[in-house]
Amino acid sequence: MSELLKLENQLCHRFYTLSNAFTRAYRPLLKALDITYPQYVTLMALWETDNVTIAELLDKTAIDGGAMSLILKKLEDKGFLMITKDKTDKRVKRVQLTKAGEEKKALAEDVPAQMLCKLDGMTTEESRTLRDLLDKLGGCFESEERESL
Amino acid sequence: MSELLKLENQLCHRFYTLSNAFTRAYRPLLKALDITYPQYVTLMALWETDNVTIAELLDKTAIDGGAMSLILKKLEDKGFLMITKDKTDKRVKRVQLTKAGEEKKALAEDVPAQMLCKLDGMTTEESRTLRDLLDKLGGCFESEERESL
DNA sequence: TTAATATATTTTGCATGCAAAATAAATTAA
DNA sequence: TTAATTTATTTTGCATGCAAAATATATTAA
Repeated sequence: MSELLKLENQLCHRFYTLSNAFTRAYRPLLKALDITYPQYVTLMALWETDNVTIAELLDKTAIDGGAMSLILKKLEDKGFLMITKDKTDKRVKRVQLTKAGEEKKALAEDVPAQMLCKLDGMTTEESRTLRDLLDKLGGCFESEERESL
Repeated sequence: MSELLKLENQLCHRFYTLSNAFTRAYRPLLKALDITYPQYVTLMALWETDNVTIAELLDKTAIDGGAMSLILKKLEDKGFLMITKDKTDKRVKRVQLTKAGEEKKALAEDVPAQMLCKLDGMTTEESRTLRDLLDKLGGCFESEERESL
């Protein structure tokens, strides 16, 4: 049995599993806010910097373009943001939070802490090390994805 | 600006991004084998232990049950495996590789190495540390998910 | 044994992730 | 300026991930 093809040796599978676990863990917390995880990510981006281009939002969130179209539509329908055409360049659309969207932030303030609770057992030091390794790994893919342009 | 809600401080977003990056990186490699990433995971599980129950496959792969139904159907259509009813317990279905499914393994042998290539820059030591931290993090969610039973 | 309950798997409905095609508008080249 | 090309965003088609409902079968309780 080639060790290389064993499931337990796959880094990718750990990411697959953990990413899904995170989404599942967030679900009940976000359901209370009436949003999904990608919608939460989109809103976090906007709470940091409002009135941005869709392209900027794609860059920051790493969400798929096609998916973002629908996500923004849904967030607009829920009344959290507005989408307007840029006046100088009509190809561009700008996204900006509504009053309701800004206020949503206050309700979301608790979410990160609640999630950290669930991750009890990880020390601060371990979290930091993990974060740094994740960022290094992310760097590997960035160069990888630039190649295919 | 509350630091806690900044996107760059979210561990979850790193997992979201990296898990997607892995899937994207695998896509061209797996396309040559005519399979998707979850299908690859399913086959890896079977290459390790063949003739298993669907429930066992779900356990090992951590793939969603509903999704697994379709994945197995597709792998069966492609001729890589067969699904048969257990004779003693008719609720149970067993999955077993066909000749073609077993032979597919030889073609997949190169995939892990090709992926490791892409992750150049990570030292063996770093990979090990990362793996251990990922496993520890996974443990946090396991207890979390047991609670909700 | 019959009814109630538990287990294994599939189906359904909704929300992405992704590649590729389609649109629309702006920019550049001829 | 007109045509060709590039850029920003949406649409389309396919493959999941997930919760919840539906099925089928087995097990347990009354």
